[in-house]
Amino acid sequence: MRSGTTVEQMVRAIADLIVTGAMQPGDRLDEISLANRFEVSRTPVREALSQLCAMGLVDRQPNKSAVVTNVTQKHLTSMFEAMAELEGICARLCAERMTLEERKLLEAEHLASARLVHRGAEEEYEAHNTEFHSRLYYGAHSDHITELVTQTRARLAPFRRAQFRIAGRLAQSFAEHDKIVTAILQADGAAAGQAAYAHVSIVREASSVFATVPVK
Amino acid sequence: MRSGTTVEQMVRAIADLIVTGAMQPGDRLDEISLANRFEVSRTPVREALSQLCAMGLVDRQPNKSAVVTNVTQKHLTSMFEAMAELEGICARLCAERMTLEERKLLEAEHLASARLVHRGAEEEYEAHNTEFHSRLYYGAHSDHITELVTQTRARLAPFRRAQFRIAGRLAQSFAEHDKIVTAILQADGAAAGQAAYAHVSIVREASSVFATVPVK
DNA sequence: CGTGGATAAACTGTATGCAGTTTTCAGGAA
DNA sequence: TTCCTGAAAACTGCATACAGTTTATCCACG
Repeated sequence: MRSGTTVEQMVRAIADLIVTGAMQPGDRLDEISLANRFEVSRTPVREALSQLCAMGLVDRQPNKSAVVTNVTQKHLTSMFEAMAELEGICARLCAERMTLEERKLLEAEHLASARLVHRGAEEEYEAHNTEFHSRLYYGAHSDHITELVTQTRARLAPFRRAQFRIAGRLAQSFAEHDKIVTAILQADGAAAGQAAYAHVSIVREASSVFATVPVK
Repeated sequence: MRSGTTVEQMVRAIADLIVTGAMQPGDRLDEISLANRFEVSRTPVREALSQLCAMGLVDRQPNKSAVVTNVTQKHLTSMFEAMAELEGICARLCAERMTLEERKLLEAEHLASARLVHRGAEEEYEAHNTEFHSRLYYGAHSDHITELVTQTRARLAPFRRAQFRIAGRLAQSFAEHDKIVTAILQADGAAAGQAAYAHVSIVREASSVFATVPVK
């Protein structure tokens, strides 16, 4: 009996169905169909739906089927807005609180990605980008804020794919990161916060093409 | 069969056990005992535990009992920190975005609570206080930020009880609200944000006595 | 042709049972 | 005594079964 991971796998699989658009907002997720599809009983399906509900990907009401959450353009905008604010806070706190070692690692991570920009290595840069932002979240030394920003990032993930495909975005992203790093190394919280806020706001614009068309 | 509410009731009941201290951090919540206690089967108990996990009140690991989350002083501080930042953001956005009607309602709500301060009506003031803050959250017109701040507030609820029992806190709270309202009505986002940030920071200090002693 | 209502099908919420894992505890060796 | 070992007890994860609710269908009626 493969325990523990079964539900987790299903959560990922269903989440993928939703974020790739295979399931549209408003679509019903009935437990029996999903159970057949994944060849398990309804019990773990229900568990997975609970988690997806907590993640905000599906809505549930008593005695009704779970449905794919309809993320409106308005809500999407609001999530990017929150993201910009939260990253701004993290960067500011990083400037104030990061240990010397954390600062060095952040700078190293940042400089390492410079090569990737020249080579136009989108995939690899994406990985470094994720790592860079994670360092910002943890460098703030505030567990709950880290939690909020991580959670928001996860919910935005489906809408920020492919952002680096946009011409010149790689170099621009690096330049923006540079501003953030410089400010943090100078312990200039206000500047770091503003730079991070601006950075995310730009990603928002670059991602706005992925806006969900309101369904029904 | 009373459906839908059964699990919800259990979630509230168990949450109460945790926040009142009847269950200590680290205590195991085994499904069978809870099932007997609430006279239901394990299935709804598991559902309730999932939700409590999503709320951050309990921790779960595969094949192990759920345990009451150990909220350390560090994490508690971090939650208040996040709350101050988030309320600051809300107040700033309120100053920028509230409709004329929302501004009037906020002011009316605030003025109505003035009487309660004189009478020292702690209970009633508490209700008005909650309403006041809710108006700030919704007045920001940013669904996701509203969601984050509401969620954080819920998790802090157990630790901010009785804050108004502290002598003079009622009048001080009102004065702080006054600063926030004045700034919002003047559409001064920066001042509103700072006032709200300071307001929450003070509550944090007033509540620090409720710090959880790390348990094992 | 459209509408309302009753009946049937489909589906959700909960209970129970079994398989596998973790925890506990007793007994023996160092 | 303390530490390991192993078997039993306790518990979790999942499957299945049943009761109750919602949704879909169909037929009568306007």
